[in-house]
Amino acid sequence: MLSKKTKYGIKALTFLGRQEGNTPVAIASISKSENISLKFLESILLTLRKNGILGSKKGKGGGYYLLKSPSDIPMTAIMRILEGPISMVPCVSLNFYEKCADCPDENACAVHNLMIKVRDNTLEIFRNTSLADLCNC
Amino acid sequence: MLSKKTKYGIKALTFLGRQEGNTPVAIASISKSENISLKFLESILLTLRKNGILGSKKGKGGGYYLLKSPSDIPMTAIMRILEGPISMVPCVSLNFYEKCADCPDENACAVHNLMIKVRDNTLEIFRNTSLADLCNC
DNA sequence: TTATTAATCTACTAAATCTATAGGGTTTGT
DNA sequence: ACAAACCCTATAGATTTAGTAGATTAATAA
Repeated sequence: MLSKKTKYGIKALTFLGRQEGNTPVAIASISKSENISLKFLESILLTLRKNGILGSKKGKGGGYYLLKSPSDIPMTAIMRILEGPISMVPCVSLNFYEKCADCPDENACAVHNLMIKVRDNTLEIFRNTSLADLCNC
Repeated sequence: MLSKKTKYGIKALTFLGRQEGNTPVAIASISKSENISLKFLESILLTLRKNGILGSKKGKGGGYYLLKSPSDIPMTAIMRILEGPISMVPCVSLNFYEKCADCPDENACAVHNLMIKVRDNTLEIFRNTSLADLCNC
């Protein structure tokens, strides 16, 4: 299941992507529009900034804004930053690989082989979807 | 990410499905072969029994056994029992639906619409995979 | 028949981690 | 001065992943 962090993050990004121009939007503004706890949203936007998705401006008239065009932000990037691995098990993760402690041979592991299929399918969806696609719906 | 509960459960089921005949297999036997904590496995097998996947026999020579042929046990059933919803958000779940508190209109929610796609894809894989498929690999 | 043994079953506990915030203070720009 | 992001800490609650202790049941050996 998606964490609320990820869900809120995506909604916030979608909100930003729908803005006219690229002027900074205050956290409080997003928080209200999308019904997201202000302080929680704060930490979410911070991690998105630290990972190069958002820029921020301090002081009056400040806020957060997208660093790139929505069409240049693939869902894979967003998901990996907010939710972590796209795979359901670490041993099939491309970006967060970890060996299973209990599994002597990955290639003989039924879970492993099944989850590769799931990952490939999910990955294809996220690769072919950008933030721009989310904004138009 | 899959919980260890689910992962261990699938591995245990695969182990049972690979057995000759359908004589009961002791938990300890599965635990050793698959490197799973005995007591944890015990509780996992218990929930699989309570959900009609496994049968058990007490006393000497007892253990767990599959109630149906592996080819008649779809992954959807196993996943729903062990992991819960297949969807990434409750608002797109077929079997565990819940409305989002923060979302006034589901059809206008970008997360919702994206996750429907992911669910459909994952569901198709799980529907077309049975325990028997996992046993042969 | 009785004792032993092997196994599941039940219940309780617990550490560790994760989730989803809340609070308060700091810094920076207008 | 003010408004906004930034940063740090804490925390309640849930979930995960077990561990511990004992009860129950069934087969078997004495």
